[in-house]
Amino acid sequence: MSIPTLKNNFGSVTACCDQTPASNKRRVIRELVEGQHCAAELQAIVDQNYSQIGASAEELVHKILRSFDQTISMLIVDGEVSQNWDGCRSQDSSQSSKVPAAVSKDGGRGCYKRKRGVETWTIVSDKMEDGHAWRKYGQKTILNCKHPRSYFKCTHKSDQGCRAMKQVQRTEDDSQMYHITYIGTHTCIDSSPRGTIPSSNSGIPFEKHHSNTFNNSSLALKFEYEKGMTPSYVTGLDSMTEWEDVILGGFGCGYGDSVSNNETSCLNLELGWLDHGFEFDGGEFV
DNA sequence: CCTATTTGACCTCT
DNA sequence: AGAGGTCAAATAGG
Repeated sequence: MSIPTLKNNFGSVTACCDQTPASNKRRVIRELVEGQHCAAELQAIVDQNYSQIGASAEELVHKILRSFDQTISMLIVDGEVSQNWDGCRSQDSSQSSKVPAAVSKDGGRGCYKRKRGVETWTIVSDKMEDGHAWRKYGQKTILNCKHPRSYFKCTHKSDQGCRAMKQVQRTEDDSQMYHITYIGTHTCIDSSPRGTIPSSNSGIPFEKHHSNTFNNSSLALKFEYEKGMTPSYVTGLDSMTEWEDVILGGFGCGYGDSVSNNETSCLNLELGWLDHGFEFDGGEFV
């Protein structure tokens, strides 16, 4: 049985047999997260100097990030995760996004058609602002959720036809964190460049992806924590070490449990599920 | 007056 | 049938 080794441009990680499974697991995750973090920073640099660096470098960075995506997703998807996010009834956002397809007979409130294949991604942030101008068009109470979900469209939908939308919902633990789901990309003039979080959120880029890559929405969310968030961006954590502590801080928190630290409870809740996808017993990934 | 937000009704989907 | 997403009239604020 071979020892699994993960390699990327930032070095390699070997799951050594002389260490405990949990320790190996932590090291692999740590390396993956750090590598992804570095790649994200690199993408920020490329984005800022796009005119000088050019498309080839950008493409290369995307390939690196994609590689992290695939590696992590392979590890996660094999796990068995069945919980839903925060106990809420959840669904694939890319499938639930609807756009008016026709006008109903009574002249107005539309027939809606599910929008498929639209680029969606979810972040968790302590602020709703993202540098774009949004117009709220609805709010809805969601079953089993304490907080309502708000619906926003780009302000420039009418004048520029920008179809970007977002949904914002507070996390369940009463913290000041928000789940923000972006649906579609901005085509309006004041949109931010190529998928980077605007300056108000530190400008650290995050990877967009299709949520329907996953069958399980909670799994997608969890994965998005892994792939998209950098420590400072997620909860104001100061260092990669703290971020890892959040990610790896044990699995004592069961589904629906709360932990004492409100700021990280949702993260612990979600990221603890990673353990299902990593099994080093016998020296191989499950 | 114009623009943004609120909110109940309407619609699709599961 | 129920849940979630969207519309648009009513309302609020500048």
